[in-house]
Amino acid sequence: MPAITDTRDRIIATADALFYARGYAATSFMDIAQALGISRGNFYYYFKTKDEILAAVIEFRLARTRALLDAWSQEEGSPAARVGRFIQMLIDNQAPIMAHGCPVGTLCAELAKLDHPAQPQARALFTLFRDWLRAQFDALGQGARADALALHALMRSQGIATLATAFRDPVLLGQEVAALRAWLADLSPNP
Amino acid sequence: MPAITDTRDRIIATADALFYARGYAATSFMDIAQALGISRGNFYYYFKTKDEILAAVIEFRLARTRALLDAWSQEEGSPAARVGRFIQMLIDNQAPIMAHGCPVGTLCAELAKLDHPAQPQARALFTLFRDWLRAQFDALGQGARADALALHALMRSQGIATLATAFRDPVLLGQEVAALRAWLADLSPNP
DNA sequence: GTCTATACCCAGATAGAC
DNA sequence: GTCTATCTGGGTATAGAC
Repeated sequence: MPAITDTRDRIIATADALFYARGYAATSFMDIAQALGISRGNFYYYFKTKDEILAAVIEFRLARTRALLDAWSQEEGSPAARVGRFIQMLIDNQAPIMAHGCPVGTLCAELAKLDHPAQPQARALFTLFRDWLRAQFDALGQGARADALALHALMRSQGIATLATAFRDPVLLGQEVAALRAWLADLSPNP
Repeated sequence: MPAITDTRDRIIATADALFYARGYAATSFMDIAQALGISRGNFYYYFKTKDEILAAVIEFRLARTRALLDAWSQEEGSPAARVGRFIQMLIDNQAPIMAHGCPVGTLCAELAKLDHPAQPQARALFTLFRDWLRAQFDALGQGARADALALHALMRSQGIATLATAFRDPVLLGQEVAALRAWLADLSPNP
């Protein structure tokens, strides 16, 4: 288990941002090296192949997502408010979403087309959200339906992100976020 | 205006299939040439650059989509049945969707990340569906809401395709298609 | 119209000096 | 640890024979 150096972390953070903005295949070592100010040859000291960088970036995103979901769980008192935070993410990140889509959905789509072996790891990002959402719907008393509702919320977040990217339209995004909030409110009436 | 030769059509059809299955950037001239049984150099006679092939493929898809929507309009007697045909498309194409996603959504997402000049042309594919769906909801008496409902149906088709690809789960797909049909039925009660 | 040959570039990856 | 130099392969694109 090699020590985590500062340079290694910076490579991962830079690759994370570039993989999101430009895609995995379209991002070259030179792009990462230039953005970082180090030489191309250097990061073969930290990663033997490009796939290893991808694996590290997905691990990084998994850890960040777990921390995000934990924070939402702590900061929001009710399950409905927690799902609300999930929905709010579409508003908070609307500029990057309109420019580059959802980081999870677009990565899974790209890896599917590349028939890439890291597909299960990327899918695990979705599973984190799915399980967390299912726990919220379960707490809302939805029992057996909880997983289907979690997938439904996840599905709509993906549809919204895809259309928002294609049409570059914040009105469309806001409209569909409102509809998603209405769907949530219908599920958990607030008397 | 050059004549449309048989070879040109075959290049477009092959590129169309490969761009869908593997993505635009990941598909090389050699891939297309090999799948087609012609030499690499040959199709520079028909297309000067790779971007020209992409433009021709999008034109091809636009024409095919118009023909598809016209057929649905003729074959189905009611607006609700026509929207039903749109939804049914997710079932009919579930195998390719689980493998490669929606051809329109994934192309728009890829071109967005590449910051590619053909983005408006790709978006026009979505607009064909959007306008056709809006006409159906208009005929259903939804008036001012027709466009928002069209976008909602489009949004859900995209979310379903993205999650079906990520999870490779036909059950999930069937579940969400049923929910989409229920949404449509609630809009247009059939007494 | 179709082919082969090739120019040219940039990618991922390696070797070895410092 | 970081660098420069370099190898090798594949990509787009061109030239020119047939």
